[in-house]
Amino acid sequence: MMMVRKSKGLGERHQKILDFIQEYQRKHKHPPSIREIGESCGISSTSVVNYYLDQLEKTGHIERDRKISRGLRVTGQSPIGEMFRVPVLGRIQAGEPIPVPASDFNYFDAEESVEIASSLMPSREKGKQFFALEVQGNSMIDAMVNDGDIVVMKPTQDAKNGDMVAVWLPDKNETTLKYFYKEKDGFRLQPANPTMKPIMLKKDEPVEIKGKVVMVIRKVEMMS
Amino acid sequence: MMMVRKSKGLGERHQKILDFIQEYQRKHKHPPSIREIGESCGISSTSVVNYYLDQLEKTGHIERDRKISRGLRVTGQSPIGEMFRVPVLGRIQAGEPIPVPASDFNYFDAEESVEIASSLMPSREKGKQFFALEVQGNSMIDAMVNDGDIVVMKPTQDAKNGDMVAVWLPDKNETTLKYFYKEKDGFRLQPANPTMKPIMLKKDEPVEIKGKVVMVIRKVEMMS
DNA sequence: TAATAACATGAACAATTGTTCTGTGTCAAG
DNA sequence: CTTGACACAGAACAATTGTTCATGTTATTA
Repeated sequence: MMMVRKSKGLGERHQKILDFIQEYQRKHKHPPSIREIGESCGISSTSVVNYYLDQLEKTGHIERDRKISRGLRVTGQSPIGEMFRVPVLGRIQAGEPIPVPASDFNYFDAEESVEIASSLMPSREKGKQFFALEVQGNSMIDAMVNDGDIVVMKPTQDAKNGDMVAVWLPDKNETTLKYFYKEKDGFRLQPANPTMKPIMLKKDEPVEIKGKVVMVIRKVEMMS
Repeated sequence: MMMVRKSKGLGERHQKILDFIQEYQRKHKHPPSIREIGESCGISSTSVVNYYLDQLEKTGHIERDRKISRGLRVTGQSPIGEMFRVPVLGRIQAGEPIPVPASDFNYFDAEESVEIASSLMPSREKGKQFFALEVQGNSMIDAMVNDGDIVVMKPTQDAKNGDMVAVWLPDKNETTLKYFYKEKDGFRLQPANPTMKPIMLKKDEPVEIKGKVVMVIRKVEMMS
């Protein structure tokens, strides 16, 4: 029997082995053994599998812990980081107060939750400190936030200049998302949409900051 | 030597073993062996580790693939779903064509990538079929997409009514994100922002659909 | 107090699994 | 044609690793 030799890149067998390792890991939650790889890829000899594994390691496609049973993993593909669960506490809409987590808050209060990749989060903080709200209606449109969007927030009472915050305006009886700036005579609440004008507030006008916006996620439903 | 016996729940050793397995798995990407567990938890005998492992399995804290080296995993901890990597192919901005994946596309073309939780994706399709673009400038503001946002797209040439698509308008020499609708005499490109007016196109006017928008992610930087 | 179950140890054993060595056939370059 | 790199097979070997057993200790309970 003879095999076609590829001059460059991964051969058919390299790819097959690579795919199998990933699939096996995904399914069994632990890496396959050399013999299992051989069996599934039609390789009768463990030495041949080891032969290919060596090449895949040299080319950087996998990593190996020699001498350790099933001590191999695919690199590049699975440096997939961690993710954490952020509870969706409720909806946010103009004219209604924002639901915020209580001190004795636990995850079971949440109607549902969204999973966020840690790599997307700007800070290293734990997921427990965040919560999310689903935006209802178009009232947040000046914050470039649409109906159905998920806003992930970090609960806090005070904000620094430039933070996007969720605020409750008791005077106007209104909830809104704005960029926060401290001015000499009060506060400026700047919409994210540059075509819209800011809200200026005097020092004595009441504002309740509920949290800083950390991320906005918009899922676009596809009808296909 | 004597040990304090807990009447209910996990004993100190159970917890220690459980923690170690998780930590080891996270660090090495593969489960530990019985002897490694024993060593780290101050247990000299493999049978004792096996003893505790049996209990942890009975109480549902771990799963075991007997007879398979390092065939154990903690349950409950990883009900967190999967995620996949979407390559960020480039930037999208008005006045420039959209970079789209070629047929021989591979991940290394991407400058970087973002990780998305599968649970956030509307379809079950594989991650390979998606790509992402970073929005530059405020030209997409009428699609409720801001400077710096990440748009995740599915490459396609045709769109159905209601899809949000990335289109290239050769006439105007412009790239834009709009909702797509087919009308009797041509196409209507509807901005997501309801305060803005749609673009009407005759049948003979050229449009190039580059892909459907699946998700928009906005990372808000926090200065704290 | 005796019995019993839970807790603990160490060693021997057997299965799993990675490593290595010898050998075969193909293909391309000298 | 010879040489050598490459792809592959098979088998023997050694290390890793899970299982079992025989035995001892501690706490609870009858």
